[in-house]
This record gives sequence, structure tokens and C-alpha cells, in this order.
Amino acid sequence: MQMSNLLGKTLREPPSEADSGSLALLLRAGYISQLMAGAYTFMPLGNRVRLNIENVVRKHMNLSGAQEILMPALQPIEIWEQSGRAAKMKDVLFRLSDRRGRSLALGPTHEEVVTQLAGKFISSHRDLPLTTYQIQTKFRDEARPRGGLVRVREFTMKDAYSFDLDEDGLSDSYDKMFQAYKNIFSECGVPVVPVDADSGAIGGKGSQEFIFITEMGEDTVVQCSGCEYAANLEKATFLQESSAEAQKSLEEVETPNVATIEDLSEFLSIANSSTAKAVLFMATKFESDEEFPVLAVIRGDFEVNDVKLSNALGGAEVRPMEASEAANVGLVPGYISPVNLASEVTVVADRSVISAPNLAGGANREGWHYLNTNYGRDWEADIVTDLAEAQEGLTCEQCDGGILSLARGIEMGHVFRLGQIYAEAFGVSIQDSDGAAVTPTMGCYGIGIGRIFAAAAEVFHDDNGLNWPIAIAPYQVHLVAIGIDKDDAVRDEAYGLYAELIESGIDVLFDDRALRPGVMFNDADLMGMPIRVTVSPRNHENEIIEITGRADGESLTAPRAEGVDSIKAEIHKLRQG
RNA sequence: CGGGGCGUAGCUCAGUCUGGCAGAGCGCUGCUUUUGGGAAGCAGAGGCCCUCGGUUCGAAUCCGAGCGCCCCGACCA
Repeated sequence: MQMSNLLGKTLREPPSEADSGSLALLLRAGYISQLMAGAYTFMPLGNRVRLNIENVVRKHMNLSGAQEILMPALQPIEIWEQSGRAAKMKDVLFRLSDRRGRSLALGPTHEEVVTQLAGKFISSHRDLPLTTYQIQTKFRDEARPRGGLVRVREFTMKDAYSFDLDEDGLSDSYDKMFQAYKNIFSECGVPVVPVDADSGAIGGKGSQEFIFITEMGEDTVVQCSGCEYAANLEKATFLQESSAEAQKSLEEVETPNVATIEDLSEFLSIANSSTAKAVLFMATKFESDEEFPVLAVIRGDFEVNDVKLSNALGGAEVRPMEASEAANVGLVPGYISPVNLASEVTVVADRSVISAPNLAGGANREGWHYLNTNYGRDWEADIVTDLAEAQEGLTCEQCDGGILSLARGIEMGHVFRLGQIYAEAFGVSIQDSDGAAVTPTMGCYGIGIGRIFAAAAEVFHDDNGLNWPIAIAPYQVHLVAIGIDKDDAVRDEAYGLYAELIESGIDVLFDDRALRPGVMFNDADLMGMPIRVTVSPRNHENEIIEITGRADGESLTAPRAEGVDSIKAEIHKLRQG
């Protein structure tokens, strides 16, 4: 590619829409251009990066035995109603109608389509295991697109779907995909941490996210200092020391103007962990619009994670209750308790209050608290589960010794053990070796291509510009030709070298513009090809070319006659890592 | 959806408070000089001042409504 003809001018100043360093560089270097909130054009350079990432993904998918297909982005709304996700996804689903008034959706993902497809073509256990994948454009009407390519409304995703006869088969397919993911991220140079994750509205039983740790991330992950344990905050657990203290008798004490856990523990001279906190929420089931009140009970030193609460309620939407609503259900904020609860509320208890004896808590009347409440004796919950949000510095439950820390990150990929929910929803059934009808078990596996793009730019840049790993760089070599408008010999040499490199199968970006050297060098640094080759009158006179690594800035010279071989050797070195 | 900021040349922005000729730097076009890390001069092109409505002799500027973009939060298969 000759730069005199390249679409995409470099900018000296970052466009005002850029908020992060790497996004600003992508815009300045002409890789991407924004059309509207959450929709970007990939310019020639950016498009080559995108294609290279896709090809890395494609290579590892094919190696894992997955088969590439392409399903429509345009989908009938009926399949979304059949799976029940039209209601679950709500406004995220882009909807439109055709000229006959038929309701359609732009696919945010393809479980529905692929399951229906499988139902059409799979009929025997001999057809399994089967994994398909596609690299395709998805549409999601995000409430707030942000972070450049990180959260967009139209984006490229690789999504794979596995079909197996049983759980063991799913485990094999899942493990293969998990390994392929590790290879993909490694080859693209993006460091990721696999974490246990919440499965969200997609359903299923167990999933892991591949998280790129970065300050600009929107997810919080919990990592252990002592073992491999890592989990999304919505899923993370921690060690809760239990007390062997004997149960004491319930007492009611007057506690004027004591309305918070802090007040209470100070007033009673006890630790926060010796109190029970009762938090009110309003919840809405996806199936109906009816709101119902929920009382979450948790030990005073912990906080309720609302995603955990939502999952405990079968995936209900949850919001904090207003004070006026609390009054409506007859509860007194500050003195709320599951003990002697008169109102009709769903009580969800965190496991922390089940084993802890003699907790102080509200008495459901203004100015009074109970001492020594005990689960089972004084009150019971409708649901007992894990609601507590992990915090920095707590102890790991897996290795019993490691300390948990919190970090921000971006989800690069997600692998799910889906199970049979979609196959059941679409009535997919196959015969096993005994001739019995069996519902296949599914897994699904996603990777955001644009997110790898953004993460790689974030990892590989410095103050001067981008610095792509060779596996995804738009071009391997940036050929800078100084003074070709003044010196025909240099001009011939530059064009000759350009032709030779192309002939050798090397991707070259050739700066053939008649500009000052500083401009060309700065553009080369900004655009970030791994290897820069300089041809100039000075070098020509010495019959050499100059080869400079973008990463370390170090130059070496090679005789012109051996130029192509020397460049090939440098490329080979970079490929070896 | 709540809070905040912004919208003027291709890009970054001044001008808005206090109404009165449409501006700067970079980029772009032509010419001259210059040529190893974003050179200099000369001459130019380029505008629906986001949109609509209102106030006014007169609106980029004041008032109202709307739209768009960015940030924080809610949300996030």
C-alpha cells in the first residue's frame, strides 16, 4: 500500500470524542472513525487489524474442530418469543418491521437461530459432538455506548455453539474451547484472566469470562493472591469465619436514634459483624410486570450484591426500595428486621447470618432493636443463599489463606455451559444409541473482535503512538523513503525494494509521499508497524538500508543487496516472540 | 433513564457573559526556498455558527423547545 493513496489522514490532535490514550491514538492514526454513538467505521488500516484478529480466531476455532457458518443478523421476532428472551433482553433487542408489518429483530446473539438450525439437521447421537461458529455482526441497543470500541451497538463477534449428548460431552467441548481461547488471546498479545462469572440473562449453569485487566474496564473482578481463584464480583465468594458461641436468649432493647449499623454497633459496643443488616428492595420478575417487596438479610459488615440477589430470585430485576414504599409495607427504616415480621415480603438471607449466632438487629419498631437473634429459632427466610459482595482484603475461600483483591477489567470473551434450556425451548431431540429420545446439551462461546482490537491498542502503545504485535499489525513493514522527489536513484531504490518485499509475501506500507523526514517518522511511530525500513540519499550513498524496531526503537543497517533477507529475518524474530 | 459538559472551517478551539464585519492554530490548494524527527515565506480555497421557533432595527451571542456527541451513574446477552 502506498501512503500517497491511503484513506485516512493522521491527525496531530486527538478528536474531542477520544477519552482514553489508545482510543485517541486509533483515531489520530486513522484506524477508525466514528459514525454515531456506538458505531465505528474501520478505515483501511483498522480493517486490516480487524481481519488479522478474525483470522487468528478462525485459525484456532478450526484447529479445535469447530465448523464455520454464517447465520442471518435479520431474525424473526417469534424465535425470541419462543426462547423467552424477547422479554428478558427488553430494550437491548433492536426491533424493526418489514414492509408487510412482520416484526423482526437484529440479532444480538444467535442461540435461538443455531438451536433451531441444529433441530433441523441433527437427529442422532452419531451427529454429535458438533461445534459451529461464526464471525458476524451483532446489534445491541445499549443504554450507553462508551469507551470507543469497548461498548458499541454494532460490533463483530465470534460466537460458537457446541452440541453434545450429555454433560461429559459438554465438558469436553467446553474444555477444547477454553484452550482455544487461551491460545487466541496469547497470540494477539492480550493478557486475560479467566474468571468465574454470572451467567446473566442468557441462562445456563456456569460460565467463565476472559477479562483484560485495565483501569478503563467496566467490570470488577476479584483475584486471590494465594491461588488461581478469580471471579467476577457478581459471583465471587470469600471465607466467612464462623463463631462457636452458644445461643443466648432474645432480648429487646431501647435504642433511640440508632438507625444505621454503625450507630448500632457503637451504641452496643459490639463489632459490625455481630449485627444483622436488613435491606429492602423491590423486585420484578421478567415474566410479569408486577413488583414485589424483598427483604435481604446479611451480616452487618457485608454488603448485598444485587446481581446475586437477582439470581436468588430467579433472575428478577431488582432496585432499592424507596422510604415511602417501606412505609407502605409497614416497615420502619433503620429498625427493620426479619424477626417478628408482620408484612408480606420475600425474605432472602445471606449465608453469613445463618451460622452466626446472637446477632443484633432491628425490632420492627422505631427506637428498638433485638439482641441475640438466631436464624432458625427467631426467624426463617424464604431463600437462603450467597448474597455478600466480596471486598478488598478478605480471605479466599478456595485456598484458605490467600487475600482477595479487586480490579477493573473488560470482558474479552465468555464461555457458557448452557445446558438444555434452548434445546428444550425449540424442541430439539435426538436418539441415543438405545433409540431413546434425548435433548442435547449445549455450550456457547463468544469473543468480541473489536474488544481484542481495543485491548491490543491499549497494551501496545507508547507516547508516540501504536506498536502492534506482528500477528495483528496491519502491515509488517513500514517503508519510509526520504527524498524520493529529489533523487531518482533513491526513488528507484525505494520502489525496487517495495516490489521485492511484496514479491516475498511481506505486507508493506510504503511512505512514498514527498514530505520532510520528521513527518514521515512521526507518522510511522503513530501508525505502529512493527518494523520500519528507511531508504534515503544518505543510506543510498552507503549502499545500505536501515531497519528499525518500533518496540525498542533500535536500528540496524543491512547492505542493500541483502535487504530483503535481513527484513525477513527481523520478521521471523518477532514471530518467535 | 437520572446528573453534568459540549455543539462555530476537515481537526482542535476562541468569540457567547456585555447582541452590531465570521476568527486563530493545524490541515487543504498553488508557487518559491528547505530536506534524517511534525520547516519557512507568499497567494488562496473552505461556514446551514446543530435544528426549529421566539425576542429585537439587528441574534453564533438573549429566551423556549428539540436533536446530537462526550463524561459519571443506572443498565450491560
